[in-house]
Amino acid sequence: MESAEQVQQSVRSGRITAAMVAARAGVSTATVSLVANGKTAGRVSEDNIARVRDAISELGYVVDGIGSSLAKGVSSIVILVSPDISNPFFAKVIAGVRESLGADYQLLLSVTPAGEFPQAGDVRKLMALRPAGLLVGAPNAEFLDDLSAAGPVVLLDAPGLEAYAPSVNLDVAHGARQLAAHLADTGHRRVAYVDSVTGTATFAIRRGAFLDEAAAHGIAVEPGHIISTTIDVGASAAAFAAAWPAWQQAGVTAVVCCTDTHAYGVLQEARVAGVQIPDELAIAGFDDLPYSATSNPSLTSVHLPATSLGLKAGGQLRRLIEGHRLEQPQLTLESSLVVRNSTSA
Amino acid sequence: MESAEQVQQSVRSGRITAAMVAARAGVSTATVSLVANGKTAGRVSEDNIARVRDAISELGYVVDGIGSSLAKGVSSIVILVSPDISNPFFAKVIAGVRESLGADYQLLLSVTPAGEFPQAGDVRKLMALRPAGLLVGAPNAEFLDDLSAAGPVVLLDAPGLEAYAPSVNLDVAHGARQLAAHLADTGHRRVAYVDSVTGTATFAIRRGAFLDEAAAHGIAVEPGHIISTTIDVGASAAAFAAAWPAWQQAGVTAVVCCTDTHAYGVLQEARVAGVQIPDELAIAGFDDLPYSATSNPSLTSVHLPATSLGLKAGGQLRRLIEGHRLEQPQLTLESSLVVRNSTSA
DNA sequence: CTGAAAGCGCTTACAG
DNA sequence: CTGAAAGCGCTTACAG
Repeated sequence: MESAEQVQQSVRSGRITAAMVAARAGVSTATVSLVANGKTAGRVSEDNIARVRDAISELGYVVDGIGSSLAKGVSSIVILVSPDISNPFFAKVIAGVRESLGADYQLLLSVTPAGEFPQAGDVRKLMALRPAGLLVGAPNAEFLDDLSAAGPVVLLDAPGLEAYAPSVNLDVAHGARQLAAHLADTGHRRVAYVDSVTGTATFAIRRGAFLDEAAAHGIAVEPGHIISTTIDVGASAAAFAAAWPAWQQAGVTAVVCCTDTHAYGVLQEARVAGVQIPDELAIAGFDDLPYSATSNPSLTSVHLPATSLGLKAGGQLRRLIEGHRLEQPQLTLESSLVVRNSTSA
Repeated sequence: MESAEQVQQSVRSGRITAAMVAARAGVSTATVSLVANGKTAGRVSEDNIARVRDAISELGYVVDGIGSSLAKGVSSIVILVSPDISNPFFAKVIAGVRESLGADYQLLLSVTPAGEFPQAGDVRKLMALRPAGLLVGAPNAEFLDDLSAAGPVVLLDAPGLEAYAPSVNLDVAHGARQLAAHLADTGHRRVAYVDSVTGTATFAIRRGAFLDEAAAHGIAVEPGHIISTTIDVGASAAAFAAAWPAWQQAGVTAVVCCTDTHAYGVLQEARVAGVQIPDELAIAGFDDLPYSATSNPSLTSVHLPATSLGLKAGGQLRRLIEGHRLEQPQLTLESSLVVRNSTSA
């Protein structure tokens, strides 16, 4: 039982506390806690369970997250950190994460300016929330070195970084190679590449796999024909506009972009410049965003399973948080090329 | 000073606590708290301030968010609730919110299945995190009635709901009227409308303003020519495919969609069906997403200032959280029509 | 099966 | 200007 004054005080604050539930049910707060957390097995009588349940629903009691977190040493918050969180690709990833995490965990997104990772100080502030777990999207080694997070971590789309933590990867190399082969088949011999400034592993692999396979097919991608911009339609459009005259002169007939968002910018600017697509210039991207089917022309893209990525990563993290071992700490999801009109009329 | 055992225990957990800082600086935890929170004015000697600062940086101390929140009664988390959070429109809103909130507050997104508001139970769980404030996007009255949140709240894009809380609105009606006038000018007399299933106020206003102005211009929008889907390219495409034969027979020559995302679906399906755009069918949307300039054909849309919406809303909330009064509790941002090829060849 | 008590890490009157 | 102490709301050994 709690003291009458204590209960009275909580009443005034408007917040329903465990003490109020305890007073109403005629038990201790310890019992309330046990019932509210479903830890009654062999520890609380049926009678008291019913009593407490009734009091909880009558009062509309919800366990206070802050008090609970402090006592447990960890909160129910899962933090998702990614340099690319406002890309529409991530909307689906987030939906997948949310679904697999269920109602017991809250999703906190670390939002940074496009393409940037949070600074060390930001991360520490996030850690001060004592997250139940951490999801890190498309990281680079440097960021992971700085991270030093205690507790469960799962990486998303982090090829080559499996040593740091369990991860769910996308086989972007496969799609990249398909794309190189497709361009070779359609007669391209000089190709430009628009990369991201992020410098994360997934982009390095996309580029590396594409360049390797391109070379194997006799396609030339000169160093001067590789540029980088943030993941932003406008930035990409501007960069392409600046580069195109030289590329055109050098005989470039195709541009591969590391994301569809980049590709939309190139598409936009190429159309403004009156470039014929795909006859004069073929364009392709990665991600296969929902808009790539309706762009003008529709965009050839390496399809990546975003929802599935979120679902799997959330599921793995949840297992980790709940103390299970992962049967498969490394998962890889398939990618594949979707050919549309921007490379093949 | 803290007891040696206490400090020793914290050392073992790996977490740097105020007690450890206090021990190192030779002061009490109260002084550490004052310094860490910048509340030293007239309360801590210069000498001790320097001592504590040194200890903080030497140890890498970060105030524990959970402990701090419990003591203060409120956390540094700002929750953003919106039925439409994975729409690319919201990516910019989120970026704006993040920027105006600054580094002192963490943004927690309540992610629900497309177009749905969180259930009452979900909201209560979020409230148990004791948020510093709440941002509610595109709400309906029912949700706000249920909400009963204590503490600062700012509504985004909530026309007609100004009575509930300070809000930042978009003058969607203005753009909607411009769109109706534009369609009338280009000769359309029978128009269909694709609405959202969400039933939120902003969509009701978009539709209402459009229908009113359309009627004033002699445009007929029959009740049977108004359909609703979730904010999803595929759902919208399917709904349009089902509706189009009847619309075509009835002489419909234009479709207005309540979001660009809906419009992309209509565009996609219309092209598959071989419908000539805009000659046979004009299509327009709301939001002016970045992809609307590159779609095929490019999409006429009512431009809404997403980044600015987030910036203003975050700014208002921050002022509220910090105890200031709002000089202008109601803000309205402009919208305007951007005409592109989907309505005008 | 049950409750009193300690403790999670911090902040804030309070007394000095 | 400073520190001891109470308190935020909960959970968890512990003793019974």
